[in-house]
Amino acid sequence: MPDTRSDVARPCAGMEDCGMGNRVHDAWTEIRTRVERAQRDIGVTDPVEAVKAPSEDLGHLGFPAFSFARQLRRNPNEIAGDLAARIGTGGILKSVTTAKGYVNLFLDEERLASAVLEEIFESGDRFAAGGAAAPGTWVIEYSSPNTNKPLHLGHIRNNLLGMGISRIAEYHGQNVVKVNLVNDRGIHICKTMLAYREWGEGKTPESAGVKGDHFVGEYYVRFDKEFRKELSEYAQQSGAKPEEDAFFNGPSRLGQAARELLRKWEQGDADTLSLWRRMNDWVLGGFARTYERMGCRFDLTQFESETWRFGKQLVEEGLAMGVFARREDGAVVLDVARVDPALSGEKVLLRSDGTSVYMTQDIGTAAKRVDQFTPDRLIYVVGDEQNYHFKLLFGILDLLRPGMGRRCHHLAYGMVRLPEGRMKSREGTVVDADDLMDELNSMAREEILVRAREGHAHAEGVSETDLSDRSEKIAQAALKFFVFRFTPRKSFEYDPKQSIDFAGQTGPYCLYAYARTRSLVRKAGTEPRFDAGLVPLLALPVERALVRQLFELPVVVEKSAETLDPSKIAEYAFNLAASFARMFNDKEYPIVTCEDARLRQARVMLAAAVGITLKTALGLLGIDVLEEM
RNA sequence: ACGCCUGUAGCUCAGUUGGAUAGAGCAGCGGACUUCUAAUCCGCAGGUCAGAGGUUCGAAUCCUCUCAGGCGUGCCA
Repeated sequence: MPDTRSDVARPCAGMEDCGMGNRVHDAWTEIRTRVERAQRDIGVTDPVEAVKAPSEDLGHLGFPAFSFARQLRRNPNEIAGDLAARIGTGGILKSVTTAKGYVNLFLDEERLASAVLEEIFESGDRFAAGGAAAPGTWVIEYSSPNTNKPLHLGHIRNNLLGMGISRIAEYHGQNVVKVNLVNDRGIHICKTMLAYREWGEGKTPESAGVKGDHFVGEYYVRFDKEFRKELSEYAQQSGAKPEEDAFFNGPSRLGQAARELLRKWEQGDADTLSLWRRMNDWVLGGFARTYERMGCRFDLTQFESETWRFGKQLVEEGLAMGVFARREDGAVVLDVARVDPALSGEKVLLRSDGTSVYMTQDIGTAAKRVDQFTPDRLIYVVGDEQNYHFKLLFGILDLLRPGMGRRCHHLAYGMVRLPEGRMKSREGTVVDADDLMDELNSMAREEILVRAREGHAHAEGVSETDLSDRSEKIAQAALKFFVFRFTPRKSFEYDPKQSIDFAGQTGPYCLYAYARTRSLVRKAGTEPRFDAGLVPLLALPVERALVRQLFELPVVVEKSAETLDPSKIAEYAFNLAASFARMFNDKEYPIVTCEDARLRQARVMLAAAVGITLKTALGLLGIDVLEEM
């Protein structure tokens, strides 16, 4: 039984955002251009970037000069010295040194702190936005569920990756078009419809008091159960034990009835279409609630019932161009070696009866998206089991329209396992998305209540609305951070116990750090504003290190957007939270309890800036912060 | 059989695309609360970067082979 993309695991920047006038971007631009220019001046053709040095003693940023030695036929130390002199001091650079073939940069920390803090207080959560060197349009397809059962943990990863990358790319300055391609047609849908017709007794989600997608999902499961019963009865009577598919497409009564429904659907039978629309609406209504809860948005929802015929014309054109060939049996095929000489075999693009396949549709939707949005990048968030499909798709697109495939990118991610093994929807070993979020929510709620009983000031006397708000935000933070911690490429095991553990690299940990920054601000009495006169008071090594950490966000956003990897943002958020927690916990470092009024103001200002930055980074992952925990 | 992906501390993961002393968290052990919110923090311990060759100033990172695991190679989606 085939699954769709999402089921198996696929399941513009405005002027105010661009670097113009942004102190943080300007500082980075200054550093980068000076480093690059110095390299070009001595004849380096492929300049390297200055990155964070391993230790503050060596420098704040640095880069090696070894790689230039051969090309320039000079000693690395000598090259480093030359580069250091050419980069020069002044502006944001306090000094430039060399050490063992490396060029090391020390930033003017007071100047940097002024720039970073002023920008944070002026621009708020947009302070690191709009850094894209080449803003363009990105079309991102994600989620792409089936309309026959509710979303599960696999979809959660897809939804979050799509949502996260969309937010990061938008923040970076791309114009993002988020597309959901819903699989709402096909034999699997007909099975569910059949089960409902046979055993649904005219119930509705409203009458049954069940969320629409869960309601319909029950009939998907019911069909499978009845089908298996029929199969085993058949096997007992006939003594033969046919393959499931063979039985479904052969003697099975249920199989015949489901196929009949598909025929009627394709012929436009009024009753069938009416039932189909009704059930799809139930499911989509359920999905909408889950998307809303997770923070997923779409600019365009496409339905396969409307797009499945797309691409036929393009395939015909490809046939005329000689890119494809018609086989003796009438099927139109591609010799896959045309895509990659290392491959061999054929890929069918039109069946011998002229109907389209999955690939045909994807060729069509890609072309439509290009025509409609003229995107610079077309991104597909789909599980890595479809790597081959997308390799072929992009190759085909390049054959049909040169250059088109190169703009495409398959964001392939690994599957989510359970401790018991792979999730199988028919075997009931799935973790339902809604159930999981409910479970996390009640765990968070319980924890808050425990703290209230223990007499914690911030939990005591919490109102019911506040309690449900807090528990939901903590639940979402826990789930999202857990999923985002992993590089998309990797598969991971979802461990329910670990996901609810609030200690360590978790969303709640980050939320807690944010809440503590807000607590300081509340105690200070007023919301801090930038005050240049306070900057010189922030001269301790830990304070300066923290400012440099704030300064890193634009680079992290850039890397994250370029590599389509939100885990870099999660890592950044955690590290920032940890730095702050360390400082906050230091009894030798009073912040709001600092007796010196000016020092107090300066420290609260820094803490507030950390809060804004933490909120910004978490926001890119769709995680909402809490003022109190 | 072939192709792609993965293999780093007891466990879960980072490692800036070839750079400086391989870093976090969890678990373990030992410490810090009449709190700036302890859902926290500090310290200790923990490594043959799967293995073997190779490339070079320099390799967890690149090339080859081997081993182990995952996923693919449909006129399914």
